[in-house]
Amino acid sequence: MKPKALPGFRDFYPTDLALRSHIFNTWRTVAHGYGFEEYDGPPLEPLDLYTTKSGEEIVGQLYSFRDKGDRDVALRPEMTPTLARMVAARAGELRKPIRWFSIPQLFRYERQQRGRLREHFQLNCDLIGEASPLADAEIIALAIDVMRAFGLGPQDVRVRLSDRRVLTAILRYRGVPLQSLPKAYEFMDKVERMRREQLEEFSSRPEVFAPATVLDLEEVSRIRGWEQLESELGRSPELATTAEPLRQAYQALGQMGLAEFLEIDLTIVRGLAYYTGIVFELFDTGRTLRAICGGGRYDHLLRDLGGVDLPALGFGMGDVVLAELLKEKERMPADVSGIDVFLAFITKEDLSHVLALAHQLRDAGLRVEYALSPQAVGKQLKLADARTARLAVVVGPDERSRGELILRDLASGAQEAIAQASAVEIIKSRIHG
RNA sequence: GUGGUUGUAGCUCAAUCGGUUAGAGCGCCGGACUGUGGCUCCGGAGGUUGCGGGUUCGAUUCCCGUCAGCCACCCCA
Repeated sequence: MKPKALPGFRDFYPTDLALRSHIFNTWRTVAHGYGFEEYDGPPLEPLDLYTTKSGEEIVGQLYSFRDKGDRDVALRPEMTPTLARMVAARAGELRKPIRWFSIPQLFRYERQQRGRLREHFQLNCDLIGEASPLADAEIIALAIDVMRAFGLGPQDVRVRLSDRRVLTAILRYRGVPLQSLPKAYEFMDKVERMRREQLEEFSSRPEVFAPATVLDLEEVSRIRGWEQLESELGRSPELATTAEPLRQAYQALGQMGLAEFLEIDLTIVRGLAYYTGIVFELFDTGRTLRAICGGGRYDHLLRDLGGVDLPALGFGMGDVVLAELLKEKERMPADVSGIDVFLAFITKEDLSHVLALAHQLRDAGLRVEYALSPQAVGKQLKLADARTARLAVVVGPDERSRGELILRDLASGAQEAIAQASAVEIIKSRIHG
């Protein structure tokens, strides 16, 4: 049996790593553009960092074990608890608002499927210490601009935007009892993909939502866009007040020119229990993939987790679904592999000159390769071609006796004799010019 | 964790009703081409048909189990 990577874990071959690097580079560039600073924490954490405050789903998916010091530990399944701990430890000295991002590798023991593995990298962006809706707009704009940086527009991806406070107020106004709100959230979250039996199950117990009805919930779930939300909010002045933060964030995003990406959709609830305000998810417009990104405001999490009461919000964006999306939309990075110059030699006596020149060219910042064992020139050029080298240098006894080298442009096939003494300068200018 | 479905070379796929030595293209290596790459032609390596068991004279093919991938649940990135 051939050894294989564990299920849900990935080997990154050079072409795979090229894509991953492209994703990481883009993430970093956009995050830096928003003034975010990068941080990181340990991939292995004390188990109780997750068991005490994270949702039950996450705990059920933990990669956990006991270490040699009898500590219960877990591979991190999410970054937020680590972030909360780090911020809490230095909350006093950190200038607010804190703009931090990280690209952690996260682990969850669950059955893998397309777009969901047991290990993945996730861009985490968090804004801590600012309660204003402008912060919400800022974090959503950042997520959108990551998409734009990959060459994706509103025809490719959309943000589905909601606010838990607004949803709660609407549901309450329609008559959903306080104790039935969790059930109502579940309904909103699942209504889109519910099968008939599940729908009937809700309908068969009208007392759960009474005096509201399942029909009320369905109506609320069908609200799309600001216009429709506005007419729902028009039912009561209090509803309009509750929706003020969402309105301000929505307006700010419009003023940034990102309105085309936005879709108000109250069925975005998000499973994680700690969200307290605006929540959002990024989807591909074709809806063939899982959510590309999800996040929202979690104003009490730092208090509960780290003991420091600061408003906060953020999002996570995984590399797996994103890579699927980039493939689907043909936004893969151009191939940047290959070398600049390949040095070929004719005789063993030429080798020392190749080694010297190779080193000079590498010192000059060029990507250089040569054959590591003597072989026919034809073969050496074949390798040069396979490496997609732009130039080839042929060092032979005849030219050397004249103090020259042959410089060949592999794209055009043109070649010329150049003086050995000025070879580095000439080659440099050919590559850069 | 539950249900369904699919596993043949590095990749994409063939192989008649269960039949004798499991093939092709691409890729890889070599040769034609010992001082010039791409193209072409020729050759080679590479398979325990995912693994284990069963039925059969004979299994890539049928059955069972298992592992892995995919899909739907669950949940999420």
